[in-house]
Amino acid sequence: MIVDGRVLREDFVPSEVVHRHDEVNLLSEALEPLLYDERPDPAFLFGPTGVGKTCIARYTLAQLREQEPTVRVAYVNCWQEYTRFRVLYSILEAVDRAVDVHRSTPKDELFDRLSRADDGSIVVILDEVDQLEETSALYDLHRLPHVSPVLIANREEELFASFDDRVRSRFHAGTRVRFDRYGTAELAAILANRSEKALEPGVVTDAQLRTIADAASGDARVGLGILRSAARRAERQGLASITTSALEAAIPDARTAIRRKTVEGLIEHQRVLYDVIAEAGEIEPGDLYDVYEKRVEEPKTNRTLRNYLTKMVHYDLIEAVGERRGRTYRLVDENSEITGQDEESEIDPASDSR
DNA sequence: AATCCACTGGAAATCATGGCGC
DNA sequence: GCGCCATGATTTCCAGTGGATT
Repeated sequence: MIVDGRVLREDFVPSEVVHRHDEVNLLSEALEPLLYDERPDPAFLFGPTGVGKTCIARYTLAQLREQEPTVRVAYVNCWQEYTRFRVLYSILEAVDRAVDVHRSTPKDELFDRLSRADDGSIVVILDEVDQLEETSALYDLHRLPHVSPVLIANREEELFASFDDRVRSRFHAGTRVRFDRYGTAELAAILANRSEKALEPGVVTDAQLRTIADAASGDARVGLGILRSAARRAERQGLASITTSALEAAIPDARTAIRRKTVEGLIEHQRVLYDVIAEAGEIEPGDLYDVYEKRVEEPKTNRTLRNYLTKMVHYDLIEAVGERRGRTYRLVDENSEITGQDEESEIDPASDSR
């Protein structure tokens, strides 16, 4: 049934794009100066999750490299690489200049190396730049004439608010490409395109693709997740095509899968906090600390917990209601992000702690 | 109105880890 | 193998904030 599972992964870069031609054109126009050895302005891609920003950036750069193979591309995800050091390091890694860099390497050595790696342009894709904690890294990149940044973020205002003045003024110019949510029909077309390559013919009907697209409400990542999960379910049951029941089972599954993945990424102490909050529904900080302390062998300090909590707020797992005194913590309400959904998909996070 | 108190989050100190040169 | 030393994680310390209490 599944011919090529990779095509359904969210990080797959298709060989042709569906419904994003305008965006591709805008971005490649912005990067065009690279073909004449000139430096383009920085490019920005803005839009909510699951609208193909990362995908389009990778696709466009792959195209560009076909025309101009000397251009090198470094992809950096700022969720993981959120310090100046790490950003510079992963760029060096991408252009093969990272050998024998170790932690004791002086700070500016990385920058020097990068500035010496000027035998050709480097396009740096900074995904989720709003997660970057040291925006001085952006200033560094701007100082290097052979480096062209492509910045990906959710919202323009929030991104610029996090910049310091130096960076803000440097990046004020630049091409902005905005991505809107996919409509149901558009998303269905994308899913159809992918399933042609990933699945045997006739495995999934157009009507089912529309159902998936509708349930995913414009988020391609969720849509692909549902399709993948449904296909796997059907395959496990030895069926030749996706049935309605397999599809229905896959919908709540995929909707929570992304969250579950982040919950699993938490370390033990963070998960205890998450569970306590989940069980209480809503809890005050003082009580939260008390319950936590009783529940683990070697409790971390209060201050460390506060670091964990801010991190979890950052990950959109929990939310803090109110400021300072009288603040309470609770889980982010899943149904508020996805409009008009049923109550069935609610999970009890306490039950998936192992 | 003054004081208390719970809470937040910045900064500096300390601990743990692991690669490197010798 | 041993000491050195960055880095990252955690802790310690503390100022700031604003609602609650007297």
